[in-house]
Amino acid sequence: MATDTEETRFQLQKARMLKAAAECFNQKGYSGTSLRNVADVLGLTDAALYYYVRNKEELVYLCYVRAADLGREALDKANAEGQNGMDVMLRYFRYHIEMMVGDRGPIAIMSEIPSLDPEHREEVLDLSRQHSLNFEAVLEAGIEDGSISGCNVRMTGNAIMGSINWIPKWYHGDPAQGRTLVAEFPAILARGLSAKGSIE
Amino acid sequence: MATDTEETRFQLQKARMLKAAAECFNQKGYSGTSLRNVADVLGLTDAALYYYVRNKEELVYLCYVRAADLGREALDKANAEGQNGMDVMLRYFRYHIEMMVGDRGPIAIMSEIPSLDPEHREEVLDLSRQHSLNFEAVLEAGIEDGSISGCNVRMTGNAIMGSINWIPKWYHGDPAQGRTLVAEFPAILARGLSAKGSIE
DNA sequence: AAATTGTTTTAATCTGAATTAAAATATTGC
DNA sequence: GCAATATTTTAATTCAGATTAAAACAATTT
Repeated sequence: MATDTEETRFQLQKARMLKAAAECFNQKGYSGTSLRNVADVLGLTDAALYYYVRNKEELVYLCYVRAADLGREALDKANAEGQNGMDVMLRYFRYHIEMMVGDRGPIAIMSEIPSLDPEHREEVLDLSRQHSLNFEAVLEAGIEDGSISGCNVRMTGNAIMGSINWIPKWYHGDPAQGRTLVAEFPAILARGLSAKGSIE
Repeated sequence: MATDTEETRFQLQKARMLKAAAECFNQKGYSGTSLRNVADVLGLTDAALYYYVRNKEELVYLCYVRAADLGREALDKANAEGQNGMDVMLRYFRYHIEMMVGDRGPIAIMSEIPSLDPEHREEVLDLSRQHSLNFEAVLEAGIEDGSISGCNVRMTGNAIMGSINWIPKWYHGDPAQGRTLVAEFPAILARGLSAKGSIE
């Protein structure tokens, strides 16, 4: 029966699988990643993955849900802790990037949303849209409270989310680069959005 | 024999095919796009595509080379016409985005570079790296000539290229959005990089 | 208008990775 | 240690979409 430890075991393995899959998809591309590849990372056989997931589509879907969850988690934490719009924004950048670089990463790039089953596709798109809206709300709040200078929040949000979402394309785990990323990227993204208007 | 008109006809069809393929790949994803899909857009049969291309891998490869070419073209034009670093940068943004939005677009997102054959993969990666380096050079020149404020050019370049490369993810041909994109995105990307330090 | 070359289709084949079923092994509860 | 359940493997099977070969059709040349 499903006792606590068994559930934990199952869920731990499943979580490991999703991390391995995200890593494979980011590094080898979607079509370049076979279930065999993912299984190899885990020291399993491809068939074993079907114990955790109905099919490859569901594996991708779960990777994307996980990516959305981690992004939301970062934004929620920032919202809970931040003092004003700019502060929330900077914290969100840091938390999200720290996740990508840290041991909870990598986070899957959502390249293949269109290949998902219709229901899954809609759900992931909704999560994605909602995250964008939530981020835009931070921008608006910052403009409102005077910490962020006026801007087209939709376009600014698109620009910033693009920068963040593209990170896994060029960051592949190099620790030194990871430190630079965490240290400098948030300020780069926020640059020009300070209400003060000064650069330094 | 290959007369002028025949070469033109062949090359025109091939160019149409690459545009159609880029559109399909961006909208349906790589694995979600069959050669049949691309052929349908052109009013052809899937088998007909093999007259223009050796296989699907080569089709993707050519889409990516085309994407790199259009990016390079935009940057070259900006370099030729711009008065200083900031001016070149802004022109590059405008030219590149105009291409994505205009009738030469869409430009394929390079999501599946890892799935390419080794030689093709290396070539596309080189083109991509070179474009990044060329853009970083513009940033450096701008810092040098005093039009762009000091920054980590590598990270700033990564951030900006990410924003640009992500555009096809959310822009799908809506004309009104396209106008906003061309009108506002360049300034958003450049925001905070002006050496003056003022926002307005 | 015949012949040559260029382009597309029809109709198969091929292929490799996804998927499945059943058996084997490991783990846990008693 | 034994029974029950959880997990993984082995060994097929399946299947969609890529690919190919030959024939049909179109355009162009002379």
